[in-house]
Amino acid sequence: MANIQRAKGMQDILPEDRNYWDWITQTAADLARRYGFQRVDVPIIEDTDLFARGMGTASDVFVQKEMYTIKEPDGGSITMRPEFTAGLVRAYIQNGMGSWPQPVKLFTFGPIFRRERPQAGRYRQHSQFDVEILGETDPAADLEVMMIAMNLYRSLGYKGLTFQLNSTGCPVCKPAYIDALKTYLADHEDKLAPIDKERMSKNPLRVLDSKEEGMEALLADAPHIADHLCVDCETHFADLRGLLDALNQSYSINFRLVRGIDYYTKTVFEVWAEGIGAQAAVCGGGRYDGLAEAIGGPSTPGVGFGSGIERIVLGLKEQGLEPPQPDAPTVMIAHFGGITKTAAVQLAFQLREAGIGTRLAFARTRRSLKSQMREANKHAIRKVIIMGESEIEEGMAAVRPLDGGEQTRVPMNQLVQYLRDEG
RNA sequence: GCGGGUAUGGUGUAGGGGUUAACACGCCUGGUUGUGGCCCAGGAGAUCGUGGGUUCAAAUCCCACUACUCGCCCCA
Repeated sequence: MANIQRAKGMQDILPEDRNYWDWITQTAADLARRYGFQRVDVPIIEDTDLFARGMGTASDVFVQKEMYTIKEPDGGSITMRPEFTAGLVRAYIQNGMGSWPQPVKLFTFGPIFRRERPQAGRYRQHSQFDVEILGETDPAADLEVMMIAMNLYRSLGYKGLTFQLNSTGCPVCKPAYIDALKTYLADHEDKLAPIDKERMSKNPLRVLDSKEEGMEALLADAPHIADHLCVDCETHFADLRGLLDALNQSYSINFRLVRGIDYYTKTVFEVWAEGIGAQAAVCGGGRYDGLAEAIGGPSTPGVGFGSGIERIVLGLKEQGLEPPQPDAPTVMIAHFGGITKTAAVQLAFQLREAGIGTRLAFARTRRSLKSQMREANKHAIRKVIIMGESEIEEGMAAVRPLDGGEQTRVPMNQLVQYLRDEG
């Protein structure tokens, strides 16, 4: 048994961590609903085509190396979702949400799968909170999505939060910008690290977030997308900034923030927090007005973000933030086997029926009261109800408080009321 | 795909060639008949990641592999 273990990049969520998850998902769902978003769920598996389409030249790499794809006997190919957006847009199209009142505002949670080398906060299976607004081009929609993200981390108590904001242009203006960038980089090719030379030819925008030494200075003088936006993109970006200003929400324009995939348009943002290993981002999002068409549907604008739960947990721990503790029984029933056990079992279910969280001592044979008391102590029980022969005869329950105070006897028919009063 | 680090009971560690692998926490039992925490006494639990090699003798030295982990690449 020593060598049976989790598959690579998979995590067990144990009770202690699960408390963080409940806290995060509860907070996120409340927040999203307050903004008028509705919960949906989409399948974990979709046809491979859905994820492959629209990724352009990059799709080969993703499909072959980064996704969990299953070939079916009938020749089909299905893939475990590596992200939420494509599936949600597919659901929008397939279920005719285009004829619902627009826009459609959705959120969801669930696992996603990426076949990559695990790192801190990056696992092969990880879970995301995901929010999308479909069918709306108003920059205010971008704003709502962004503010859900920011306010989620704020509500959880995160410190050191910053918005990183950029516009990535659109098919009208992005190509010309990429050309300008390429030209600039080619002029300074001697200063580029090998990795960046490769990026320059494969995916020039990626050079912008290079971590190589000296790039800071070199890129400062590089063409910035902000100076190459078309009128539509420029207006959108300016409007969004104006709305953020109107909310007194600070942000940093980060011209190095990019999306390499074609269907991404206009707004791109991340929220960064202190800590969390090599990656500062707790979420990433943006506008993808080209996606619906790329997967074969009617042109539909969209904006959204996804945030990895594991990474949020990591950040919370690093910042010393702790989740509220879930309710656990504060009453336990001890017994001595035989008829006392029967009575104890009956009482336990009676109390639970009455809404009082109750722990029942398990024992196949007579078990020492000491052992049961020790158990109670380990589970933060405040009152142990001792069901012994004499108590049963007299119709009383012995109530032993563990947090100080005298042991008392309470008539069985008043026990529920007594426990409610005493908390 | 590339690089660094680590691998000893459930957890965290010690031990750096010599017969029963140590300690802490956790777990279980008991400290008189039915009373927890503290304390005390017992107990269970490890073929020292795997395989090979050196040696009279390997947890310890050597080689390989694997796993975990951190980072790079990629990042939807």
